[in-house]
Amino acid sequence: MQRPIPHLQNRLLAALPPDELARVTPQFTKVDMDRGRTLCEPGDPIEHVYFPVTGVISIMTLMENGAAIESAMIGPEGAFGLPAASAPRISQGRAVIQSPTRAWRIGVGPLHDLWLESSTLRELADRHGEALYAHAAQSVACNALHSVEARFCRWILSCHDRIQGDTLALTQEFLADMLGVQRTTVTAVARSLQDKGAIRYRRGQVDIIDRNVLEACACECYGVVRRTYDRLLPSLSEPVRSETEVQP
Amino acid sequence: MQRPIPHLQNRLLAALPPDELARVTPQFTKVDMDRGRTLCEPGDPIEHVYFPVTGVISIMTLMENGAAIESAMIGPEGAFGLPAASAPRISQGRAVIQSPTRAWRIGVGPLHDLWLESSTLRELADRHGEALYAHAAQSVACNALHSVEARFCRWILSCHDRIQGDTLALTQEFLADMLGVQRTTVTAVARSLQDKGAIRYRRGQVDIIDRNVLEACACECYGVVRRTYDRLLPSLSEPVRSETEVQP
DNA sequence: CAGGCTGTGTCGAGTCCTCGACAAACTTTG
DNA sequence: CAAAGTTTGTCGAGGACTCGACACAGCCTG
Repeated sequence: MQRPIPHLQNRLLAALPPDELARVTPQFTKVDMDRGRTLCEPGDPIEHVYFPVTGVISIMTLMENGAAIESAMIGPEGAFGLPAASAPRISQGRAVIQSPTRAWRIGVGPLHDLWLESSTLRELADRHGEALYAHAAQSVACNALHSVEARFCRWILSCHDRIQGDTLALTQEFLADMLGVQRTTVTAVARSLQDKGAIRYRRGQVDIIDRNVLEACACECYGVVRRTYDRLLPSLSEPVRSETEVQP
Repeated sequence: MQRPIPHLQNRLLAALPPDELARVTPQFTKVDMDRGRTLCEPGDPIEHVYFPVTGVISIMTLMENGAAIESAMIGPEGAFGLPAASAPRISQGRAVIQSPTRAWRIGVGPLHDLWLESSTLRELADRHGEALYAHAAQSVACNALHSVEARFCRWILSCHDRIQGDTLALTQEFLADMLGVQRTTVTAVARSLQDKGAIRYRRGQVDIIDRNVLEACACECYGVVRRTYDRLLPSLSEPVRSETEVQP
């Protein structure tokens, strides 16, 4: 599987008709956000929608005992908070910047105005929700059935698809949280993958050396989710297609 | 936590304005479906939407190796296939009747007509999607972090909420699939819970004896998901409330 | 450059669950 | 009623991951 060309646009925004996009452009603010920044805690009302152009926002599910685990990943293919465009919404999980992120931000109010007028936006929001759901459903199965090594690779690949460059700045501790496992397990897996030549890592940093090896070690979930996104969401400079057109 | 009063209505349909409901009532067919029946395979276009009044439809995520695991559960609080009301959709997973189900069925065509006219239906579909997503996100974490016993209890309770009576007709083999674990593990857990007085089981049947014990052994995920449904979806004979009104 | 902090390496005991195999109990069918 | 099929019980070896503890290495700061 080939890595998509690095994008400097957001795939959803790029799919809007130019005149509709132009109308809300003044309402957008370009924001750069550092790793670790929290956009939203569970229960917070969603006030802004973020359309990343590079980077990754992780949605974490929190447990009573303080454990956290990633349930969704949002990058340039999507947006955070989009369901709030149609009606006020409360965030289910915690949204944190996982990889330094540059994004277009807009208040839910102005976006709602566009939502009322733009059937394209409504359709995109719909499809985006569907893709996120499919991602979560796959993760449900993945977490129950697949090894930590396979999930580690899947995660690294998903992340790689959404950023520029081949370096992820993150600690093993952080990764352990994302995957919902012990840090010592991550250490063991990371070493094994380094020995295989898939990655190289040092303090707080992971370099992707060989995607092929990673894909071989990852579970099918990576590809399944990736194809679902491609099916439901427009690529850059590609029109939105009806679901029924793309059947085999 | 108290079990909801057994319903003989579907919570979504009950929330529609009577005149809108009346308009599509002729398009509905009442169907009774036996356990094990498959409504949809992954990749199938969704042609009908089902609004259960009793029973449970399970959405299974399938893996390449044939393993299957439940990623969502749909009962009288929701509907299967609702996203297809707005635009043609392909089923992501396999939908099977998990507990004998009586439901109202409608073609996606007629439902789409109502969807165009009814802002209530659009709002309900939106909220239902949100609730399903929250359910899946919680399950992602649950499957990674919680013991089989806790998940077993959570599953039984969720199921109990959606049916009439205190008896679930299912084999341990089936349950093992739902939870994504080995059958022998289910046997061990079932015995342990029977010893605790929570359930009693015989061949192909589980009786719920003491919900309190089950709730004590279940993880927090049961309550979290249940409260999310209650927040997002109308109870019977209760109007749809805005998200912002219900904040603590 | 010393000290403190954060991140990584390692170890070992222990637990939970897998995986295969087979026996025993129940149900259905001819 | 006997035979066949399905469901549950049991066992044991083995693997994956947890959990706590501690040493060590790299990095930042004063």
